[in-house]
Amino acid sequence: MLSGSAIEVSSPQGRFSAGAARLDGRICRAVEAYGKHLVYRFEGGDALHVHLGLFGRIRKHKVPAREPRGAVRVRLASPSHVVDINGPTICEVLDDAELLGLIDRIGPDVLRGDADPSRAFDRIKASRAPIGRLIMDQSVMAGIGNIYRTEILWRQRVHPLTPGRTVDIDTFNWIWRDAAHLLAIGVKRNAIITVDGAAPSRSRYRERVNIFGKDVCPACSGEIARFVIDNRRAFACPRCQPLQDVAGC
DNA sequence: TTGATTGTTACCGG
DNA sequence: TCCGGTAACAATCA
Repeated sequence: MLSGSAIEVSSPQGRFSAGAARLDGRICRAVEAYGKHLVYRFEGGDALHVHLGLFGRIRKHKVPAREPRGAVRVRLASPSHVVDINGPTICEVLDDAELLGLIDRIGPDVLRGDADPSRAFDRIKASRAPIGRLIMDQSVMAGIGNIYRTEILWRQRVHPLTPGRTVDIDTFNWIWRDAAHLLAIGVKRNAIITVDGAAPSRSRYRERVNIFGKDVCPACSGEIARFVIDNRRAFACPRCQPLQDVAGC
């Protein structure tokens, strides 16, 4: 719905506004996602690159639009609606060369049909870093966040601390396929749902998950182990996801 | 009012 | 080079 929108700058003091002014009044021709990065392509070149981070929000309003609330960095305006982008981690204008650089450093996106999973597997196979770190590294493969990391590895019975180099191709393929499956559900339902057959919760903040934030494994009733990877909470069931002895690898 | 948090990046040191 | 740790930033809710 944003395609064909003109853009206007709405918060002149905002720290991103100087760059966004370059797009003022121009027509947005396409919106694309590369992993968690949003790219709004504009007529005549240039793109608005947005990453919402932990807290960013995109809100749509009918015209006449209200005054921007909070840290609105950019407002996209069409004749019938406006879209405010609040609190993004990244909000910048890229020229065509910079956009190519961005796309190049983002790993294959599990939701994109043109993604090449072998690029991700090559990185994983070459690394001693834990698989829980690697699948959330957006330069290795793009799209997985902290909750999906925990949930996908639990579903595939892979311990998050398993070194990447010890993950075989079959296991990787199952991880990739499950990620694509779960993220597609997330897009469709607009909620993180990793329990097969679960419905979106009425409450926005209660995800339908198996072990993330939980104490007991739904499969074996064992206690869920809690630890930290990359300063982010991580969870695993020691019984369902045994950490293989990899000494000598 | 405070703290935690679905994320990324830059920087530093081993 | 690779890896692990820290800090800064931001909005929202319990």
